Amino acid sequence: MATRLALVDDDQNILASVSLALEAEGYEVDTYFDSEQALIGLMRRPPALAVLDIKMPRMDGTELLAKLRQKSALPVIFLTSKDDELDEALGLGMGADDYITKPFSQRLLLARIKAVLRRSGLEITGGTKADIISHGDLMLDSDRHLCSWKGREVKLTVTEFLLLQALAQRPGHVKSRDQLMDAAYGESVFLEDRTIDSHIKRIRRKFRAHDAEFDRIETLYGIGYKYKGDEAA
Amino acid sequence: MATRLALVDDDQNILASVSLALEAEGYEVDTYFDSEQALIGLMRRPPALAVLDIKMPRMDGTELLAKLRQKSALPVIFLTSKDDELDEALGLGMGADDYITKPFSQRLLLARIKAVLRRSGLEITGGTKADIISHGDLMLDSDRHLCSWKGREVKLTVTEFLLLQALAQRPGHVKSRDQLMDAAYGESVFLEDRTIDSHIKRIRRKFRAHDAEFDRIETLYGIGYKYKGDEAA
DNA sequence: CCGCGCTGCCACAATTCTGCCGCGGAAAGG
DNA sequence: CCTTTCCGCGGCAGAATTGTGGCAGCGCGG
Repeated sequence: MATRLALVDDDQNILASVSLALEAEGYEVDTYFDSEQALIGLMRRPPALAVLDIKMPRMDGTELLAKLRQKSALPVIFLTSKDDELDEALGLGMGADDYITKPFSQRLLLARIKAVLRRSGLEITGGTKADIISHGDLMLDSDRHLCSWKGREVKLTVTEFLLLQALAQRPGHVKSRDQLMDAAYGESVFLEDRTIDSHIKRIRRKFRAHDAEFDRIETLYGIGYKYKGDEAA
Repeated sequence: MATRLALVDDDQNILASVSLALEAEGYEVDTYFDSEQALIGLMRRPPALAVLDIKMPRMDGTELLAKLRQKSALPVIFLTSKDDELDEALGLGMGADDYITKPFSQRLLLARIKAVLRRSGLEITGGTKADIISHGDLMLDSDRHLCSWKGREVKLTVTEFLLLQALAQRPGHVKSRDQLMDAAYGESVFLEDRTIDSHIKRIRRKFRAHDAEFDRIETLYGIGYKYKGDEAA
């Protein structure tokens, strides 16, 4: 499995050329040219490392990093304009793992990426919480995006997977729709509460297709949802 | 129990449209178009969260925040013009909880508001009351909204849960119907006294369904109710 | 350009919750 | 024992909340 990187820059040219170069090196690359989109994407599909441009409209790289750091320890490399020394200190102070000043050679970027990956000890795994949840009949492997019920695979979409993961993380614990929203999309997204219901509907349906008796996702009227584990009190 | 927000901006249009949107979401909204008025209003009628425009005549948002911070830890979200990057760092450095650059989508504002409220709410809940009431056979876990009697789960509705919680908080102590009402609904709600009786009826019924002998909720004629703990009192 | 899977959201039906009433029965108070 | 209050309980209709089928927009790959 190829290591997946993320590239965030508002300049489409850079995005294209760099991602091409990285792909040539055997990496998978997710590209984002909008930092808000990036924030969502990075949460939902955490790569092994992210390369962020510091200067971006709407939300700049430092802010993006700050929001990211609230939930994840994702390794980050900053891209800075060389005339802006301020950025460097700022970036590193905020928890970036390295930075490169524009213009940069792709060779240099590659070297830094490999170095950071090596340092963070991650080769294949991307996510920060590559846990495998396994409660009785349910198994969730967030690393491989695999979900199974009683041994049979249940194909879930990304959103469904994240929601179920959030629920199954703590069997017996109630999660409000807001909390589930956070878990699946990140804090900066606002959706109708009822959208969560829709996803729950789809998750239930998929499980019931394999097991008509499936009833582990319980609704708490006026509160939210919870995943019922096996009789574990 | 509508959450009350405050909105401070010198632009009446923004004030109107945003407050409308927020009210549609079920929030109560206090609006101020003058920061000095706002300061007074925010002190006298503190909302759950305030949204402040940074650029305002007379007293700008940062100054308002500074004065506010002398007396209160009110959560604050700043509105900044996007061409003014300085504001951002400034606002956050001063203790704003988040900020949004104009122009902003109401959806984003909503997301941020909910996120900030959630964060500040968690601190209160997590810090002050780690509520798990456990007296002999009864167990109440408000975090998980879980209630059990002699090990078996008893499903309660939100109202029932709150009432039982209020009663079980101090076994042996009498609670008047008014006190119970406050505990379950907040102080500004008035209902028929007999409504409490109805809920007590339902709670008793649910417990008796599991244990016909259940008699821990005692009626004090003319006074109210009390929860009897184990005779170990 | 077309089809397909994923998503968010809406509308409507189904379910659950809740505040209150009214009918006895029970608990003071004489 | 009688009167007055207060309470338990069964019900109910309206309010709230949730389940579900559908539909339209979007991104992706032919």
